[in-house]
Amino acid sequence: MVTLAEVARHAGVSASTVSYVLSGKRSISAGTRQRVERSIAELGYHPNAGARALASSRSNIIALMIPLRTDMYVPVMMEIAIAVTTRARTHGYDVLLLTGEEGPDAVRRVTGSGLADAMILMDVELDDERLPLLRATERPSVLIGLPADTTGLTCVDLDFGATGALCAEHLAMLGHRDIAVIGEAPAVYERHTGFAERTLDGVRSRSRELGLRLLHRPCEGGYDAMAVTLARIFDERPSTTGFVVQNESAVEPLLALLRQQGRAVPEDVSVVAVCPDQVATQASVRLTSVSVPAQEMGRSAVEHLVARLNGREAGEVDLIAPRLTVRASSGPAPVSS
Amino acid sequence: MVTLAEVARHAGVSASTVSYVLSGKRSISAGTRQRVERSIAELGYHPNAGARALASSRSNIIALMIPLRTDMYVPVMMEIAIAVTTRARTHGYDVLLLTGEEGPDAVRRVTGSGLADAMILMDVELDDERLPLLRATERPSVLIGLPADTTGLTCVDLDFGATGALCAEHLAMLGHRDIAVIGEAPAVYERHTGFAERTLDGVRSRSRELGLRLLHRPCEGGYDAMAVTLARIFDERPSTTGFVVQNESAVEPLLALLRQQGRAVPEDVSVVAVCPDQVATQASVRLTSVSVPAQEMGRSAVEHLVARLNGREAGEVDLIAPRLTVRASSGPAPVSS
DNA sequence: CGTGTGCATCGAAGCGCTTCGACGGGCTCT
DNA sequence: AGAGCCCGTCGAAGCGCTTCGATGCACACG
Repeated sequence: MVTLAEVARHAGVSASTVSYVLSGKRSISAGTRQRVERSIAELGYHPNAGARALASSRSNIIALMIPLRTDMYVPVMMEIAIAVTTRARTHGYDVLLLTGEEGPDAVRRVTGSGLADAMILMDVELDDERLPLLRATERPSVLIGLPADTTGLTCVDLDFGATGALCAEHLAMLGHRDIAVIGEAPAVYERHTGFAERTLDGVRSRSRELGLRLLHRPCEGGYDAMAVTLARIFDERPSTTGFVVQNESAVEPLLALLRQQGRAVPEDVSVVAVCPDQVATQASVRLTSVSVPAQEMGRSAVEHLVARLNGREAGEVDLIAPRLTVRASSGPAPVSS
Repeated sequence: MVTLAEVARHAGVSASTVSYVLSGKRSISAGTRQRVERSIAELGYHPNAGARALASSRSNIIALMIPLRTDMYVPVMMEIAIAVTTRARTHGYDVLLLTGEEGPDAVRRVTGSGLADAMILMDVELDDERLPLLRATERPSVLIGLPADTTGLTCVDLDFGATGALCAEHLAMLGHRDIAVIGEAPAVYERHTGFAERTLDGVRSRSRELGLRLLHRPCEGGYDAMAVTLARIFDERPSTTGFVVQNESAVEPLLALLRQQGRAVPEDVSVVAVCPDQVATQASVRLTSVSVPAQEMGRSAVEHLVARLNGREAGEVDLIAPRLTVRASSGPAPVSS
């Protein structure tokens, strides 16, 4: 491995000069800079990450904690992870991937060892046990998601409350009076991952204002679970004509079942999904949807973090306004017979 | 931050003794060990990652390079990434996430800077430009995927050739004579990501042996692309009754279209998919499938890597045997009229 | 009883970098 | 012309750890 010292010797300058060329923290004459840069290129020098981290107490690494489960929201997670990684690179940071498995210990380990300068946490629960640690540490962090108490924390998330409201409005505007929310799996509610509840609250309160009647059913993904759920909904309220679906893996089963029961989408029943655009456009019916802006969330999280690392800005909550795209799965409510 | 020296002072021993307690590289008396361990716990000591990396020239980090695209095989990628991360942790390694974006430069940067001790590459093309770099460096690496020339490389992958053969056999056994492969998007073939071609070759050669007639059509995901592809298939060979689908995002559209055309699955048409079990069981028809063993691949890659890092084992190719699970989407070929 | 052996521990030398203070030489200003 | 300044560069200290000899000690052996 080529070292700084070798580059310095090759360029005929001292080690510190090379370091300053690299960091730009002191002015260097144009001539010297060029000589050093040429030496770096010729020798194929790469600064040693460990030495740099030790000397500067900055690792230039951001830790990203993703949920361990692969049962939910996979495309969203993946998109966020990729967006975080590419955006972090533009600021000179690399991304360390952590799974939720280690839980709070991972936070301790990473902050304690200086492995990462900062962290981004996904899949935040309302009363997440990692939060006290984050508040206690010096290291900046950003949550993707919204816990119950956000004091002292920076959070980025889709405004799921407004999302729910938007879905309700859209269906109301089309003349639907009886709607149903097909939610995430019961486990998601039990874990109190806030987004599902916030969506529901949004739908609920707007529905009340608009005079819609609302049913809510959590639902595991898959065909069988969806069949049961759907049967219960139509059983309880046969007049239901509008659906809001938050669970990605329930979308296709829902469409298939409706088709099978002879209910046409969007002529008889309208469906609004909360999912990434990609999912909405690849479904068997192009879905009217509120997109989950995964990339934007990832990028925004990195920007907040980098700002904090550079000494700017305090904790705040950054809720992204939802946008609804009308596609082929929603239309005017059928004229009641 | 607590340092080794502080722990040493607290425990009344020298720094090197603490280090040896931590690493176990020299024998330490039981009493001393306990005293040191108590001090570590009391002070909440975490070894500094940078210092450790510098002194030992080992970062205990494995780099994982994932494809930048989120257009293909997302659940598989995600599952692999998670499996790699959790498995790596059991060996004391963390995982650094890299996207393909930087290309070969990422390999140079990471190996050159000592940021990672080893790397795992996904989405390997037949003639990948990163391969020469991997062969040239001292650092161990494992490919998930199979390039054209594997000399000097360690590779882990599903045996896609055997997978294709297995699909053909299954359909043949059920009495189908005319089958079609609905492949990945044309772009995947153009990039020469080997797996798609290997699957096709497998289906093709086994079909020939078994006397099946075969059509192959690449297909973008989504409903529209699938509609066009399917129309062309039935146009060219109306007697087609068996499908092998490799493109996840084509599965639901295919099922929806078949339904819409009044072709029942599995009574009229059989479908065999190559996808993770989770996708197969959550589809609107439970799919007969060859599972892509994402977790196993991830775990296996880590094991190979750790073995190499510990000085064992040279390069080799580890192809995982495919397993076909019969579910509800395949059945006896219809009696020809 | 002297010597050899092995165990438990210590001290010190780095690992490759950043950063601070110092220094010399050209300016500008008066 | 001398004082003061800034610019560009250097040397050295030190970041927190690992690791290699060296050391001291207890024990067994002949």
